[in-house]
Amino acid sequence: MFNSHPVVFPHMENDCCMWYSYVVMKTSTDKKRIEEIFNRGIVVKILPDEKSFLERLFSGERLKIYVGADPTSDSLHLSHAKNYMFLEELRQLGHEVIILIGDFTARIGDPTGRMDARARLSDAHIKKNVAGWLSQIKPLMNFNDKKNPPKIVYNNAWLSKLSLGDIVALASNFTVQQMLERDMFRRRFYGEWKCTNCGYPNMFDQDFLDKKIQFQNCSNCASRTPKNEVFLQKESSNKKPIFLHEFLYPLMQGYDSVALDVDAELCGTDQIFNALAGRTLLKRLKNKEKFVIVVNLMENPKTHELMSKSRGTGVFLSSGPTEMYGAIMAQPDEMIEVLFINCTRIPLSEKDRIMALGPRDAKARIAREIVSKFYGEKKAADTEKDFIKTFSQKKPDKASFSIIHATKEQALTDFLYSHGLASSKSEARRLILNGAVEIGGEILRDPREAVFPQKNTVIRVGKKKFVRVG
RNA sequence: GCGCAGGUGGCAGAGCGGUCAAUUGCACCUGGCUGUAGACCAGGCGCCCUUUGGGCUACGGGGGUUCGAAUCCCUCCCUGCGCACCA
Repeated sequence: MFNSHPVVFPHMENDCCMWYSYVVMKTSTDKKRIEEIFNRGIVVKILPDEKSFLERLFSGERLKIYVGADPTSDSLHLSHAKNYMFLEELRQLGHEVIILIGDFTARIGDPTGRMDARARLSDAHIKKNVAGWLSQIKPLMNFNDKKNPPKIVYNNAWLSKLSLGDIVALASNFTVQQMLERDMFRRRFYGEWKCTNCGYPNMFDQDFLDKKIQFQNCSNCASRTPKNEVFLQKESSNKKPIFLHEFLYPLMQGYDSVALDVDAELCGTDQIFNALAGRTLLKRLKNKEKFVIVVNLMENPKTHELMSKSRGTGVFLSSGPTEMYGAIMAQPDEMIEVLFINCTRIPLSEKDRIMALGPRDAKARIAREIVSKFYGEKKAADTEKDFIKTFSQKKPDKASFSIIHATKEQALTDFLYSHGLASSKSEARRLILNGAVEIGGEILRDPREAVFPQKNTVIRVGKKKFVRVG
């Protein structure tokens, strides 16, 4: 049927290789600087091997390096930011860096880290997200460097042009078995078994599935569970669908590398599989070695949780300074070191000194550093002062609150709802009954109470929301 | 194509004709204690209202039976497993 020879698509040469370096740029081979960048703890490993990558770096050759991300939400958070910060450092060394926006791949959905297929996004939605992203990336990279600006590209430009024939040819470079090697696919394909001791959901060992061994070891508590107990659990109910288009995702992301004709890709540990698919394709289609620079995910070292919107643990780049500072202060203590390494460029030599300040103050130091990256040092210092006044001394400074306008007398629930201080009137009611609403220093507990706060009255809703009547 | 098992709130997972806006766990929100951290304690967690009460919308979609359906029937869609098919 289909032959399995790798195919080079003819249109690729014209459409996708437009990033020539017209100016021969000098790249820095400053050993100290390069070591500082790569030894900070951000980079986990470099594939296929670190040594040959460093050789290329030190050779003074200008490398083309990219990082890709799908615009699946309207706001980036710190774990994205740290990738762009790292990319900026490579750019400053003189390398050609590319920010890839996965506007095409966002429509498909990356199966990484998901037990369920992700919902697809509409074009309009994606467009909106992209716009937000670009403004959030701006403070992190120097787009004004005329000699070596970071480039922004969209993978819709080439992925949307692939024909079914092209896709089939691309797919012929991989086997289903290779795809099934991914954790998430394995979990969904074989299902998971829950440890009878600790309840941790485990993958099945291949040896177990092949019936070579009669027991499973829990990867969490290491207790050994015999076969019959593993299969006592509902056999099929925990198997989840794997949709065909999810297999296509690594191909598409891989093809990005081909289209961009890059020397290296920067990616998180969760993206290694996809990045390696790109390495395979680049090797087969263009006989080119692509390096994969794997960077840390900013996960909680204790719980291994990632920053998450739904858990309210994210620090979003769309936030204003006050909100951003607060979000960092609300991070679990275990995250302090992670934040220090990834999101600040305070020299490593100062780490111990800062950690010795104690969790709260170390976090504050880092929060100020990060906020100043986005809003400048002065704003960050002001934000810190406000924070201390508002939360440590519990004497909020009116001037820093956002302003709402009270125009008429309203029932308290209606007031909160209409000014966006509660997402519904029921929500408003709950907050009031919980004693979370304070107007002018007085906690109001009657949802029906009519209010018409005067100018300059401070209104607090919950611990974090403060507004002032203007 | 056939057979079997399923589709319930952000997730997991009960319920199997009225007492179900739906047990429970996780997540989340609020209050207390704190450092806007964690742990712990208490309360909450669809929407709306004239709120010890009332209304509306919801258990994959549509239709039906019934005074009454998440629960029964029909039909469509979707998922898993098995069988068949494997040119």
